[in-house]
Amino acid sequence: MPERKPRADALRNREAVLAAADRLFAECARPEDVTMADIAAAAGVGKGTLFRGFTDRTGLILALCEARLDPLRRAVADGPPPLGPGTPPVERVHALLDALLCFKLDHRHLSLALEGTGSDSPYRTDHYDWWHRTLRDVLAEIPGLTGAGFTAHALLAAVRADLVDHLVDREHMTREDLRAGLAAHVTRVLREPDAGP
Amino acid sequence: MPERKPRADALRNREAVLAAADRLFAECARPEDVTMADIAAAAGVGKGTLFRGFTDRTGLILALCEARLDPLRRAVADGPPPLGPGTPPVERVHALLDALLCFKLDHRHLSLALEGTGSDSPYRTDHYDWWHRTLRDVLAEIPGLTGAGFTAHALLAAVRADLVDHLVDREHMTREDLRAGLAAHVTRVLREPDAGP
DNA sequence: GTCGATACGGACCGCCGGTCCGCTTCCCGT
DNA sequence: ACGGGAAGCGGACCGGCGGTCCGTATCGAC
Repeated sequence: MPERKPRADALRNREAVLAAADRLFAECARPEDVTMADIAAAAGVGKGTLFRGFTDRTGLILALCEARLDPLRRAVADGPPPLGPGTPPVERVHALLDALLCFKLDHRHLSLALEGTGSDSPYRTDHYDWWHRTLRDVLAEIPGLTGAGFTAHALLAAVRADLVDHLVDREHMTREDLRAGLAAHVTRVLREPDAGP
Repeated sequence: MPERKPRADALRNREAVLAAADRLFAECARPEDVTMADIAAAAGVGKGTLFRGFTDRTGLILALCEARLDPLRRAVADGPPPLGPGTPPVERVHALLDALLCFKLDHRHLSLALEGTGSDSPYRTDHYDWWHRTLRDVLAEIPGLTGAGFTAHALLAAVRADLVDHLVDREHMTREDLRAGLAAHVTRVLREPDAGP
């Protein structure tokens, strides 16, 4: 009763679809002009198979992101410093946001597709929830910093995919420009208030 | 030849459409299930009139936002302090972001529709450009603050409509919670570094 | 090899943004 | 006051998309 193992061809198809979707999103400028039919064709399967395996368009994109993001999540959850637990909180916040920014740079098309699903708010995903909780908990360990919940949202907003995309494409910022800018921003946010002596 | 004045009925219809769209967006939870046909019907005009007057869906939403936002923009461009010019920069940054947040709270449905047009990035609008330039220029006047451009983006990201919507709807934050949280965040970002004595 | 369960695939559907063109309404010159 | 041409109107129409459905092909346990 726990679960029935899926058929071999179903598994093969699932992988083919994910690979095809990844490729197509990477090739096209705008995620929304990759249609479901395109993905099915590129994967060599029928449209029915897509929807059987992933429910709907959002589900497919979600599954794809989840798959690509998994290594990073693991590294954060129980990897070595500076990403993993056991790192001093200020340093870890820097590491988390830098890693997230780099992920969005390396998978711009994917992140853009995820956040731009249109119908669903990007805030109503497990994915966002996980990052928010993680970041909030680390922020809460920093003495003197109040409002960890809101601060976590505000910091995560600074690395949203469409903003990153805009900065790279329109304002021609390089990867290092962005990382430096974000690091400076994070530093300002976390800076300790001048306490009395 | 500069421009021919539009016909009276065209003007009437334009207003009717804007009013109808505003109402419909306010009523429906999700902006994307207000269709163009709905708006046309509610305004008592044909679909053709919609597209003749506003080019496409994005254009209609843009025009609507522009109209509602105009008073605030004027107040910022040449109104009295604390929004208008001549205000000390740190105070003005606070005022700008607070005003923008309040606008998004008061016109959630509209802002949501604007940013969630789906196809077009919210960053590729005159509207965003104007806010970014304005905020950046004020930030640039603050001594010791580097990277005004990026900081402006990061601060604006903290008041994005879908985030605000999420905080209100899902995390049940009140208007004052939000304003206080944002104010604290802005304070942290603008806080002067510990300079020598 | 057999047979039930599982998955496949593409024709099909409803809906939506956007176009088109015959008809109506306005408004300016006389 | 009025006539004519330009500006505007509206809704039938189109192409394409996400999503469904079910007859058929495939898998794999025995």
